[in-house]
Amino acid sequence: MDKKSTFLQLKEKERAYRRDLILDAAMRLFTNRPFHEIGMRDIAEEAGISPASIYRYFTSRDDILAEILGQEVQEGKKRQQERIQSGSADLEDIATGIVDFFLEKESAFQMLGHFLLSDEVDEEAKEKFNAIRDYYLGEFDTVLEKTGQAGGNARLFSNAYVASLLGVIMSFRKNGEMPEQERRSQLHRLAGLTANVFKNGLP
Amino acid sequence: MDKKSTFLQLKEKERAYRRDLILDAAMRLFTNRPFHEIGMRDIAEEAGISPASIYRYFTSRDDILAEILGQEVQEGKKRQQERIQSGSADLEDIATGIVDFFLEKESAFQMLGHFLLSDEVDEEAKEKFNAIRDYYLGEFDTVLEKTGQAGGNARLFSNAYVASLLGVIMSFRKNGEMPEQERRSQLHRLAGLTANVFKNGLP
DNA sequence: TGTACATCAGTGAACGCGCGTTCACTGATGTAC
DNA sequence: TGTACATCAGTGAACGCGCGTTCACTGATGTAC
Repeated sequence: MDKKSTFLQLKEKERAYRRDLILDAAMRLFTNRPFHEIGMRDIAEEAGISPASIYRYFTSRDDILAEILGQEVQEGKKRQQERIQSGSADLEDIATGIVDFFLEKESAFQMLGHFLLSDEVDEEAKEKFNAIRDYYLGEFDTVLEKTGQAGGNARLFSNAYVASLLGVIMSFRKNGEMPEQERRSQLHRLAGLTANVFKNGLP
Repeated sequence: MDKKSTFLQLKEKERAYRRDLILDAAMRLFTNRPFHEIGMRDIAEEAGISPASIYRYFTSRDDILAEILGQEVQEGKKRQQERIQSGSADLEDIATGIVDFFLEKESAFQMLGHFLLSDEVDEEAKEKFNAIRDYYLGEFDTVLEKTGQAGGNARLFSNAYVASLLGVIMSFRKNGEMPEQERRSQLHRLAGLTANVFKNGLP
């Protein structure tokens, strides 16, 4: 009995490990190339397996995307907490952090857009995404409450704040022929203004 | 000479008219069905011509999308001006107007997302889109200046404001299983809060 | 008034490609008795 | 210790479909002389 379940546990661990290998491979690709360019065949090749094998571990491409986005959000949240603990819990610092994060993680942002805008995401992946979003917004919420920057209705406020930042990033992430450096600082200015407005603007 | 150029002018007019027929057909489809579902064949059928014919008037699908989005933006701006002239030039009223507009024009919003997020838009259409965006932001800018709600740097302020609203709409336009009506009022609350924050938040 | 030629709208059919996903199968490992 | 059977990872190849776009062509209309 005991032995049997240990065996099974080991099996499951191995399985989970292989699953992670696939995710790692996908992650590697997505950090280097734009979202639309990466297909199942690419991921399979990078992971050293056949495309068909991927479907032993994931139900669809969207499933993988949701999983990766989840990991990225985890990573982003971790950085945010570190920054806050090192003293910059100001709305403006948070804004800068989010902007820099998404400038670095181009395809994470594209995935976000994919899940928020596309009609064609399968139900299961959509639910995964919603869970991630609710989780993040919830966390953000408590951060704002702790630092007392949210006035009365914290949830509404933090939702609006995060959404606003996403909008700013979406709108000005790519902006004509502006050089890389300038675009970044323009984004910082815009996000900073937004942060300031949210900081001072509660009635 | 005179006669000749009149003939030519007539030709051009007819050509422009046919072009508009195609756009109208596309518009009809896009107001009823989601963006991704409409292909060139659908547009052709709705316009009563063959797919190949479309390419006598437009260089690509993106080209059509940009054109339609341009018309929609025109329409939106018109409504905005009417509202302002009838007395509601407040940031909050403007926000409500924009939210309602995009709730009604689902695929206009999706096109916006398409142009802002996709890597695969052809250069010509992208430029068209940029022109539309700059035009709209410029107009919005002067509105805010006139009503004096923008504080010092109007352009930055209005850019951030519009982007924030887009972010709010993008993030909460679809939200789980919430019923239509409730989602709308949630969006209104969020947009209203954002507007208020921008109204009061200038340092 | 008639003939040769240019222009251009319009088209059916096919091209071309991408790409997510599934099928039918092999081979290895563990289990039962 | 050996044999029959179950389980499951892994796979090459194909399925299936969508869909933007182009090709080679027809037919109508206008122009030149």
